Amino acid sequence: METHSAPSSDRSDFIRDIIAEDLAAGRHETVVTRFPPEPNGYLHIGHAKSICLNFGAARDFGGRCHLRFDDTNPVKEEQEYIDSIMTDVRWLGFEWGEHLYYASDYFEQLYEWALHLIREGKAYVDDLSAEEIRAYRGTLTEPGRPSPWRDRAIEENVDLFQRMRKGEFPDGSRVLRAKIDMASGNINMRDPVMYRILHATHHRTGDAWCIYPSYDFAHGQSDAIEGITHSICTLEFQDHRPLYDWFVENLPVPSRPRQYEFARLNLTHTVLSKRVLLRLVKEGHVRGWDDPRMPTLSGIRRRGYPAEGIRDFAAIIGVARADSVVEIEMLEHAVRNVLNRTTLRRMAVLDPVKVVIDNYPEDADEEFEVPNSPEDPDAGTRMVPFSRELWIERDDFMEDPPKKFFRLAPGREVRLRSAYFITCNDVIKDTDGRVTELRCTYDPETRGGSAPDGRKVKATLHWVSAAHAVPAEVRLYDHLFSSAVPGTTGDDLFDDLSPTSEVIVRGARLEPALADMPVGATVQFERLGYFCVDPDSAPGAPVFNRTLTLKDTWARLRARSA
RNA sequence: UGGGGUAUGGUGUAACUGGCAACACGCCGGAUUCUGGUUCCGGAGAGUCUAGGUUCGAGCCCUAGUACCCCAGCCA
Repeated sequence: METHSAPSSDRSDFIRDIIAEDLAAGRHETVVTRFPPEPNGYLHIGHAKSICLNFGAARDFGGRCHLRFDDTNPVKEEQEYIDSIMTDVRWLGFEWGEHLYYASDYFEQLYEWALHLIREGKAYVDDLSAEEIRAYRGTLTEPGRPSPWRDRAIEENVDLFQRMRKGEFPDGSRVLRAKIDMASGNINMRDPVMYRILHATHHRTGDAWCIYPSYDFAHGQSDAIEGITHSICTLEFQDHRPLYDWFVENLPVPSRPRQYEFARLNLTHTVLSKRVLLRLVKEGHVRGWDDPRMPTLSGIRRRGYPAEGIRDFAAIIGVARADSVVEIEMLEHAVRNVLNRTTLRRMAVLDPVKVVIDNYPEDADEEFEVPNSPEDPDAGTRMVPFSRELWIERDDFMEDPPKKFFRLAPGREVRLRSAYFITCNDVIKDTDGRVTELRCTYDPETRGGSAPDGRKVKATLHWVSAAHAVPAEVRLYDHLFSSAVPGTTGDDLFDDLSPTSEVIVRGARLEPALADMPVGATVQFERLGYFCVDPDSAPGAPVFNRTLTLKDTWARLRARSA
């Protein structure tokens, strides 16, 4: 059974409440939503919230969700973005089937409707420049003034608009405006621009057009054409709703969609502004749009976050109309929750220190059968080689351990996972006092990891046989920004970039089973965290990304007492 | 008196539309554990922005405030 989005369905939200009520009241036979990205950038975790809402709500009520590219601005949009957006939406687990649309498919219809409005005396061609239009628009507290071209004769408007389409006028020389109310308190209603002249090649329509509709003139009508019942968008479009309604009510559109707004996602230690993300990439603070620290879906994917975890996250944060900032721990919890369940366990030593088992035969060698997952017995086992010289984690030894330190120390016995109990007898250091080697003895009776006499140890360590170890590069990732809400500390936002958001470890040692995993595969390095294979891996030279650490009580204790 | 929104533990959401403020994250403690993980118990933490009012009873209703967010692209 597929646990598609477990935490959701039992919980509703105000959008689903509205849909349920509309369906119950018979206002619609079936719900139709849409996810309408502009193909001018990469999708990020904020979009994921919207995708889960639109596709999720439609699915919950047996309706459908369209994928529609809002491609009304040829100077910003590219096919590359269309491809990446489709990849990301599918990766998230949603499918639009045959319902793939482009606002640009409606250009001809939109043009006809513009003419309709002109003939009704509800739209006019304005010769004012962009600056003049701005000046005439007034301010937040002062009403605007009518353009001198506002009362042009209908026939003249028709003629001019047709000639705009034919390309008789240069960019910026004229626009088509809706004739609504220059004194409205809502600035969107002060004769908004419907069409602008743009002699630009569109990624889909090529040079067929040199006038392009604005968002406001395209969106609602596109919804109406597709029979969208619930047009869900973010809060900043609230002020546009009266305009959305005005167009739909003044045009002979085939259906009557309604717009509803919800609060966009904000995440601690993260920035979701397109401008800032672009700067991160352009200025080289990250490896690119798919850098594992980026909140883009491609970055998150490369980081190893599973789509199911993102869907669960969207379900637990809910949907509301109040601005909010979600703690990134919520996301991390959702991701760990999935990874704990789905991931295979392996052993890897990131910061190795040598252990020599003095009483283990010099040239001997053996293998242990180690379970792949404590969460899932069906995951089976794999064989892990063992020998006289091993690597363990430097953090797992302390020469002078404090009270609560349970791991290896002089004279102390611990378990090597699934192998033997070992006791540390001697510590060898270099001239700087740095530990280079631990001389230990093992108890042959404890083969497999438990003592026949029933004695216990307080710690189990992960290890890798030195002779069989696979060297690897491991990239440790952490929050990109140090402060919870970047940019509120006053200084430049980029001063807040965490210097340890990426720490590269070159001398990691892996158990052999980790040698040839496919790119993208995720495993748990026992006691350390979840890691996935980065595309930078080469045969014999794997590169792993740390997706997330495991929760670490010891680290917390240490930090508390520090 | 420009317009439009929003206020519930530290954080994100609930509260059958007037009936003991709940869930999750996080935090603290304990049990279990061959991962200081997982799991399992238990706990602290808000009286719902403020002040009035209606009511047997208000987070939900009324009045007056306060704070914060969005809007002056030929971007979406």
